[in-house]
Amino acid sequence: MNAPDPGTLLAELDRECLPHLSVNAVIFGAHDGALQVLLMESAGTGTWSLPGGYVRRAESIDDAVSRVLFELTGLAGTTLRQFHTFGGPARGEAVVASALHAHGIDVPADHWVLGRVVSVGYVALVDVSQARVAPSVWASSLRWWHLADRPPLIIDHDDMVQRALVSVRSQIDDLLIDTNLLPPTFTMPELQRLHETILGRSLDRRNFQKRMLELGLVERLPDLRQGVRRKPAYTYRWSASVRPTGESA
Amino acid sequence: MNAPDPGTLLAELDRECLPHLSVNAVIFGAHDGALQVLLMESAGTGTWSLPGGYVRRAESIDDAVSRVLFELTGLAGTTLRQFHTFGGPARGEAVVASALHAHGIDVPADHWVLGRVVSVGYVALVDVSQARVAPSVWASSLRWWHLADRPPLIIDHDDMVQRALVSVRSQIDDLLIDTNLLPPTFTMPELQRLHETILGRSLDRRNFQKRMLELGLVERLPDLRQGVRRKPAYTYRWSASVRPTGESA
DNA sequence: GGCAGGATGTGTACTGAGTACACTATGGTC
DNA sequence: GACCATAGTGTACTCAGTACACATCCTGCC
Repeated sequence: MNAPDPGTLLAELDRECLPHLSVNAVIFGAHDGALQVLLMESAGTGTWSLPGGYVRRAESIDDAVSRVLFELTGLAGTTLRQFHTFGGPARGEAVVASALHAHGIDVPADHWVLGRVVSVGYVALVDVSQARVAPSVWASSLRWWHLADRPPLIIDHDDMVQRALVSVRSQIDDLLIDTNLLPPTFTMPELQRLHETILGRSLDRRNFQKRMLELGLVERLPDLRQGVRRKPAYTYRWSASVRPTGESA
Repeated sequence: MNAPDPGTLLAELDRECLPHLSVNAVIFGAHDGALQVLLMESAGTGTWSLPGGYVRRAESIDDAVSRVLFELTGLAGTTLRQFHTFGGPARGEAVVASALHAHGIDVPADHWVLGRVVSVGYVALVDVSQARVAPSVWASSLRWWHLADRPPLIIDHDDMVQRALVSVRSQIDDLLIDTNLLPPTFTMPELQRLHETILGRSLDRRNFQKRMLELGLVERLPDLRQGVRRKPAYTYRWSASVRPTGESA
């Protein structure tokens, strides 16, 4: 699906993918203390939506969302978690039509991509700087938005963002370990700031550190983070017991 | 879908429903202190599975699972909660073939019902005595099984049961209010036994009562439950603040 | 070289939820 | 009326979470 051939794209879609089913990814990033979400703009319509795509016939939905995310953003090895499936009766996928038209793709009015689509929602936390944010076949642009400033989204994607946010906040301890939001070693204040950004509230330093250590999530390293114009901080890494076996991808 | 007409059933399915998508319901009941699960047997194969069905084109997935449950069991007004979507690449739906054959329905080998199907899982708690347990077009028999004694299930349905169980146990306070597992008024020991059955462990009476009252879930009524060969117990009902507005369906 | 500023490191006390636990009260049965 | 089974009730402990203040270290400026 790299070459946007107007004629065959739709045929390939029908042949390769499950109809009426899509996956969407709510990708959160943290930058400068603000929570961001990755959105794409449908060419032609100027409307914004979550990255998403269709599921190939021999591919699990978990694999599908990873592949789609990679195709759209270059992000790989991201831990995506399913949080909800959206299956309202008329989700208004018709906005897809103008986007496809803008690419010279004519879709019969009764084609399923314009009709009812059930979507499985996934959520992930990623490093803003590592996402190759580039337009693709399906999107004229792709960029990070501050969560609070995001434009209105198509269909029920605003609902997806809300639910995804609740989901990541409730699983933050688990989720951060698998992400590349932090370098292999990090300081406690860095970790705390990340938590604060995701949770949207400030935390007490002493309680935070105590909790991280009591939960056995991180272990202190002998090195200090030098070269900053303040007191150097200890560095930490995820402890072996929680670290994913293969480091990261 | 009430009349099992072999010729048209499959055609109707294709016309009316979304292909490659199904819903499954994990229905738990409590009886005699044991947790039960409602399973159906595919005619001809002797294999057991969760009740499930397909989603109509203009119907939300939430509505679909309610409808399917009603068609198979006569249960209505049940609160079904989505807990996970199962989308493995090869879920082995081929077992469906023999069941259909047993009904004289010939399915082309490449039809989607025999191939890859993504399934949205829902869970509910219901009163065992209120389910009309009767065979239907798709099932030669339908019955309650003690959770621990259940037969092996097709495809990934065992996984569904496991996840559903985790889900109901974590939401038990919420879920019980909407069910008809208890009469409009009930005693504290009755409520406790129900919790114990679902959680699969015993609870301390004093702590249990304190918690229910502190959470404001129930309110005590002036009446006592008489006519039993022991000390009469106070009766309770769900407090107005948690009770669903329309009583029950 | 000394001092001010800013961020880091640390421990104790309080609160609330959950848990462990024993005795009294009541009604029915024999 | 004695026995039995079950229901009603309160206190003490533990753990997690939260509130909170002061000493330390480095940098940069004077």
